[in-house]
Amino acid sequence: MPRQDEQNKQIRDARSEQILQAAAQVFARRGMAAAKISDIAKEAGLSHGLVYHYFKSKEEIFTTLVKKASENSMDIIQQANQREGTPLQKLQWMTEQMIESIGSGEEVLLFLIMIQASTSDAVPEEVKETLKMSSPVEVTAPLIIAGQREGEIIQADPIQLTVTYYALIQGLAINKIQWQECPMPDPMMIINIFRKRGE
Amino acid sequence: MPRQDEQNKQIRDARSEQILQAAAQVFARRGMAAAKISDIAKEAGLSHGLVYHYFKSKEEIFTTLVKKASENSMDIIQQANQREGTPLQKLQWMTEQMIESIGSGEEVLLFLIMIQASTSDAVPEEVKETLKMSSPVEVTAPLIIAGQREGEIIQADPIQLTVTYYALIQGLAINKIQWQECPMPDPMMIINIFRKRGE
DNA sequence: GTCTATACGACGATAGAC
DNA sequence: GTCTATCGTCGTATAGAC
Repeated sequence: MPRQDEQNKQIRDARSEQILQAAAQVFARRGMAAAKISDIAKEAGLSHGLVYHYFKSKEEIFTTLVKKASENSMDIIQQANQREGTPLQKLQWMTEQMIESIGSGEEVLLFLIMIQASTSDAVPEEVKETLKMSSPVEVTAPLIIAGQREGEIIQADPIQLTVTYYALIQGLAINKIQWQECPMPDPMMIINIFRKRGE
Repeated sequence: MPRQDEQNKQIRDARSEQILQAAAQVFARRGMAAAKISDIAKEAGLSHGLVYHYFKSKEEIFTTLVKKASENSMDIIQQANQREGTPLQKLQWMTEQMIESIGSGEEVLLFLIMIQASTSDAVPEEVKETLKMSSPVEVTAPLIIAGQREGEIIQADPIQLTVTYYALIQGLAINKIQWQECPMPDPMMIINIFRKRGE
């Protein structure tokens, strides 16, 4: 490959990433429907025509981001599963990672976009399918059940526990985007939802 | 007032309410920006022209709903404050009300709209002001502090505790809209975030 | 009070110049 | 590879008929 082409590829990759980052900002703040291509272009500091040079449509940008976000959070869950320790310890580690990721504000955008994708009818069906395929609840519930068997997690419907857990995580992410400096809870406090009392 | 006018007023009020209910459905599912007047009209079973006979604009409908929602949730908090019992008992009663309201699916729509209103840049500034005026966090934090003084609530930043509490409530509401049959947690489980352990 | 028809503006997407 | 100019569509809001 001639040197010219290599340079072009680098430019292409850089621009692509630049657009995705800008899009994450805009989508997170305004939602899929209200986000305008011109907003994204302005945020990225380039013309709106160029956006279409790199992505087929607004939908394609959104879809790309959702996939990325989904992979990210699945990664954390998988890693938690493979760690040493009791189920509760794995959950604790996972919670620390998520709180850290939300608190730092780095990946909270992707988090928010996932929530939008799963809650708004305004997003395309294909995207929703992507999310159903890899549902955090399904992957995390077994961990809860294991913890219950070992007696370190309270006896309650495991699905209910998992849903509650993610509701809290999602709620925190939503809060964070709106109130940048809002205090994040100690991960231990969250884990206390699960832990048996008085033992 | 002639009888004719009275009847007309009744019709007007009924239609107005009908439109607001339909709008709540559509806004909750699609968000302020993505919601189309034609969607609302269809949901309410009348022409889109008639919607404009009753409301000046889409924004006015949204604003009306947000105010209504804000008053609703403030009501619950105020009522909780005026009840007999310890701060923790008040919190527990409040939590029961909220879980009940979310679980029954009746007022969850208004709840969701409040969340959208506070998190999306797509909503008008006036609406956001309304919400800042009557922030649940500000009203609830004193209750938490009182509970800490009485020693029934764990020692941690009260703002942080309050934020976490509402994050969970909001997260549950969001979940509910997307997954109608999702199991709601026992209010006691939520209160356990606050309660001191081993006492 | 309710409807249909239409004006008008905004935005997604494309074409073509540089 | 990047930009500006433009098209076509869709949705808000209005006007006017019934």
